[in-house]
Amino acid sequence: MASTTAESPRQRVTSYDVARLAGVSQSAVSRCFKPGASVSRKMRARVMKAAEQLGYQPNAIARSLISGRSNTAAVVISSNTALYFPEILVGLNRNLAQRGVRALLFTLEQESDIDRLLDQVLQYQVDGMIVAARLSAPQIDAIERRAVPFVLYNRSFRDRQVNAVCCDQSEGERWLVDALIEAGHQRFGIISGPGDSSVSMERTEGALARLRELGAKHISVVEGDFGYHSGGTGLKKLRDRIGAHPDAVICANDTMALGCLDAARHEYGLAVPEDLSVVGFDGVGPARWTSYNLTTVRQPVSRMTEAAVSMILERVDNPQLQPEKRFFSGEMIPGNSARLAPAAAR
Amino acid sequence: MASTTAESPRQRVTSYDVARLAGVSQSAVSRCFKPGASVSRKMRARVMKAAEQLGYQPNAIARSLISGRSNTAAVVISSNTALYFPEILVGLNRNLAQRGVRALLFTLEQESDIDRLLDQVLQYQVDGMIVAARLSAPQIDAIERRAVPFVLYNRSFRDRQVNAVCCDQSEGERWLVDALIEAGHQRFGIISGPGDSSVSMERTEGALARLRELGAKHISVVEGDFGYHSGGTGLKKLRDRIGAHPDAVICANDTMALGCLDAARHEYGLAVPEDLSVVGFDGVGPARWTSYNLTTVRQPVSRMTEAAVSMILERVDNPQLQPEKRFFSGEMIPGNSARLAPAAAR
DNA sequence: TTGAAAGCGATACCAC
DNA sequence: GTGGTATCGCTTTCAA
Repeated sequence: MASTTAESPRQRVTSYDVARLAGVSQSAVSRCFKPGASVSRKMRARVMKAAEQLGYQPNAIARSLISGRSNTAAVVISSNTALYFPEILVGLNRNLAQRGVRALLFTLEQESDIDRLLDQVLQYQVDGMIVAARLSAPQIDAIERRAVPFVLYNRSFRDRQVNAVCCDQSEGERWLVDALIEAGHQRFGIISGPGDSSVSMERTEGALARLRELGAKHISVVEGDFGYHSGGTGLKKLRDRIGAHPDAVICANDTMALGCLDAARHEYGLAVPEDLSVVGFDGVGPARWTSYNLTTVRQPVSRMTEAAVSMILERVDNPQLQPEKRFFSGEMIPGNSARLAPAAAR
Repeated sequence: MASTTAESPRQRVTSYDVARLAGVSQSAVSRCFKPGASVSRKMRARVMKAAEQLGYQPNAIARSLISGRSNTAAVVISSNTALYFPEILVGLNRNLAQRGVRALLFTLEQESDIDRLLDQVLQYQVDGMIVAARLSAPQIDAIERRAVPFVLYNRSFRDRQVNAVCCDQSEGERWLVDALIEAGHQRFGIISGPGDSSVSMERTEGALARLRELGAKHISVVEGDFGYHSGGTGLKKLRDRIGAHPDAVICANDTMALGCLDAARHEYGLAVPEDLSVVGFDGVGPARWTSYNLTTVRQPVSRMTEAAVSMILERVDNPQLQPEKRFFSGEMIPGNSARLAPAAAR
């Protein structure tokens, strides 16, 4: 194993090494590795041969320093989201990679942890950031001052022009509520997500607003944490509060809805959807599994991640572009975890 | 919105700007941002004030170039793993972040896609790499030549000294097989993962070896893709091949096991575990959900990710360290998706 | 088309 | 403790 050190007396192979071996200037080597440069066939061949021989790869760090572009983008996302809906992270990274940009990953234990992170993100000179966490106005100011393009994923900012890609949460909740009301449900329970999650807030508020609009009288809201277990404990809290089980439970995400559904069936012996309707939001994989077949609204993740990446990269090339907000409608998926009026299956 | 450009005539604030404003040398500014440097209180105060005023943050790219450390590590992982077992990615990133290192994310559509990626990874001058994909011997050579510390996650390399953190797949499969045999199962089905996954191979081989060792006569193996649906189609293939349903199905991961379980119950009307036993591997979240309660072997993810990160960072500081392989035992989780002899519940 | 030389923005080493 | 200066490895004018 000592051979590895013996084999390579020089740790890093630079363009100077290649130039020396090929008998050309260092600038020539640089040009050979630049896509649209003007180099003679002969020169290119010699350089490439030398490079191969030495195992030369251009140093991306040095390139970034001079060119002012790092070809990296920060992806800031809560651990919860990464765990319960990994499709987003995978989708963002896939789209970035396809366009030659690497993702620098920042996960947050709490959505509010972003305060400490922002400085770090900017130190790394990322070309752009995709942020799936709640930013405050001063934080947005800070980013804009540094002139780093950013796009918010699934959160927007009222009274402020920022780039954002969102699933229309209110619309989705409206569909769900409409369908539930139409089917005659009366006592509603809502299990929200953690208090510092804006996605949870939008969904919960959206559902509440529509319920009130349609004249629902009995509504209880309890707080969950987006995790499976909090679906079950949420249902318990609702039963305790109401003194009976609600007719329908609206959960701020699918994972909680599945926990709620399991608790209803296996813990309380309720028939779903006959005794109790359960709906979620997201369209995660398990929601479609045969044991659940959850009624939910699916986020169009691949279109949304594609949009987020496009928006960010457009703005790297052209910082003058106006901020843009893109809203995507979800897709109502009428599973059989909720009693719905036939017409509601849109 | 035009105000943002007007506010910041100079895009980047450098240490020279801070030095000028504070009336000190540029080196002084640099020192103030270096943890253990010797700076007078007075100087530090002045510099920090100026830095704050200008919104200065040291440029990590420039720092990396001179210091030879980028404070980034590459995490190479298949999309499948990221989707079906996000705990690994989240765990790795959490541990890296705690120690001041950022993860540069590389996801692979196919485990074998790594060929094209390796050069890219190295260009970014990562301090180390954590690789959850199968590497070939020449690829390992290439990395070692570049003197970048790396650690394999859940794969090892026979006949070769490399750093690796592994869950002992064979041991886990042995536990499962022992328990199934002891409970009297006779006809076995195995649903493997994709052909290019080494994790799948180790698990499948491990189970097969033990089954043969214990004299099992009837064993069929079909290939899946680690996804939920391939659990169901795998079961179908097994039934077709055997002409009846097997007594027990051993799946190369939990997600397929859950698909298999659902198909058995809801598609074929089989009682699980009375008619059919199903076991998986990993210990993903849904395996513990009430609807499933899967018999499986849990990977100790948090210990493993912690180990992987420690190993890599130790070797960044001290490249001379000998390669090390760390095997972690899984934890047998006797759910009720399989009939097991009472004693087998270890 | 090619080569020489000037940076990019830090750190590190050296005198003082 | 502080300031000057070389340096990291590349891209990018600018002449030739």
